[in-house]
Amino acid sequence: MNRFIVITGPTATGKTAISVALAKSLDTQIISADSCQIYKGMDIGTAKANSSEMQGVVHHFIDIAEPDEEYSAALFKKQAFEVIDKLNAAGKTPIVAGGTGLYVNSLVYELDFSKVSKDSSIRERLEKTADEKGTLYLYNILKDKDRKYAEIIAASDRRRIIRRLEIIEQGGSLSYDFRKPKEGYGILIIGLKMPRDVLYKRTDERVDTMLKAGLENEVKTLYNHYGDVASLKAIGYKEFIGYFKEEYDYNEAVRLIKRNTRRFAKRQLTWFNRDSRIKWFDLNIGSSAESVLRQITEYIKEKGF
RNA sequence: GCCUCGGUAGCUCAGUUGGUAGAGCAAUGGACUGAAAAUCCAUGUGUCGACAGUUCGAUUCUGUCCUGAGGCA
Repeated sequence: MNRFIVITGPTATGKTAISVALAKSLDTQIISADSCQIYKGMDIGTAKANSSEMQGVVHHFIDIAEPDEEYSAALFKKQAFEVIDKLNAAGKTPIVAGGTGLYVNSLVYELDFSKVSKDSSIRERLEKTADEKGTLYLYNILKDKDRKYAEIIAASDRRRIIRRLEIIEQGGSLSYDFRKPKEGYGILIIGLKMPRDVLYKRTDERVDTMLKAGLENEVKTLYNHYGDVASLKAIGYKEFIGYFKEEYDYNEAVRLIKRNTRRFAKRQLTWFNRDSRIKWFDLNIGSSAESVLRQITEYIKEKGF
């Protein structure tokens, strides 16, 4: 039986606690779908569960890469299905828990990520061209070569323009259908939600907790060791790095972290709202985590998982 | 009690020589295929403190009141 359960939703809704409790009651393991928690040393800023919070439940895809290592959604997809298949073979239904939309979608939709992987030399060359001649110049080239995709994205979306040209130059295949549900697996997707004002209050409080726990030091240590690497563009990290570079003061760094966390949560909601398969559970002020957990457990049973 | 300066978007403020208003920040909606906590697109949300007067028309002028800050007593 090929199947898995997904627990997702915006940041700070309590995915960690609920997924751990669920994993215990189902006697299974957790597959983290979080693009930042894969990095070693990025603990406080990513709200990574510590060993006592994990309660002995095995977590995959946490601390699997160094901050200067390259990782990708495509890699995640491949490795995650290996773990899912292994657990399924052992009669267990894994729980995928995390809020990185693309990582989650790589498991619940048929995303093929193209056959063509990253090519640094092509990408660097295109970056240079973009710097010199502008993003629009590259966009016009893309329009020539792949009009359909060019119309999907914005003329200023530098990153997507470059990636698409990188694929085209390598003769890669192109797909436009992003919304084909994953086949061959029974999938139950559970979303955790709360009213916007409550959510924002929680994200603010969580940032304060992170600061008290020593976020600044964590970022400093990582930045001193790795410098300007992609992983440190994560929220909570890039803002402190700006402060270290004296682009603004400490209070501004904190303000930016809180603001960017809110915006991130909003983007996550936009992303997940699109998937009508998601069964949403509301964590209001009135409803305790325990009662929501009970509802989720019931729902899972009802669906035969 | 008197004097001065304020009260306009969630916040800080600009402005309308009388024709119902706009910046920054915050916020909101959306996109998303090998960097995704990334990257990008779109959007002004308002009893202009209240009431009355003048006026074809008042957020703008006048009066009264409410309210905030400062000053004089």
